[in-house]
Amino acid sequence: MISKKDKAILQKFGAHLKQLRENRGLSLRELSYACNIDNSKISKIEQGMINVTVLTLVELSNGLEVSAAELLNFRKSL
Amino acid sequence: MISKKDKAILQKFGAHLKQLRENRGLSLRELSYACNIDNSKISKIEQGMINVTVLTLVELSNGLEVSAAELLNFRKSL
DNA sequence: GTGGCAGAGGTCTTTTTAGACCTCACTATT
DNA sequence: AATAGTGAGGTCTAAAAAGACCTCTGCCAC
Repeated sequence: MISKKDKAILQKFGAHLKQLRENRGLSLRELSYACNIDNSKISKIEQGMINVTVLTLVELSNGLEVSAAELLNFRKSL
Repeated sequence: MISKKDKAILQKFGAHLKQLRENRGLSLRELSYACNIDNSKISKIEQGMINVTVLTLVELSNGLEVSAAELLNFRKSL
């Protein structure tokens, strides 16, 4: 029951996450190892297929060595 | 299967959310109305009983009129 | 052409959130 | 004392996340 608008938010978030990861030169598997999240799941998150929870967000931020707030620092609307 | 450490993170997040809400002089029910989230759920979130998702986070930030990043701007560890 | 690594994506089970509604105890006001 | 508002917390169903594992294709080096 994810609306089109929500889908857009998740996709923007995913794109932002991907950019942060690539900025650090990490592959999906490397980040997966760094934060104990399955690489297939990270892949889905980056594509906006998953509505991640706060704890996952915190784990990702640890793996990426950024603040959790930074992970949410993306434009939700245009 | 939420670990003790995770529980602590959720509780810190909840306390932060509560502070943001009270700073704005909003009751649970007022915030509930502002962001279309049931007040009983917000209560549970503030107590760290729920591992909120990104979309809920965004809705809360809209209701509180703060950035989503600001919601995550709390100390995860001491 | 075999092997290794990449991202994407499928499958499956268990656990949890989402969401709506309702109750209770407490407090303040009338 | 009755009423209205508060936070806390219970119940229930349906949808989704978590988590683990596996496959496929493409790329690049050996």
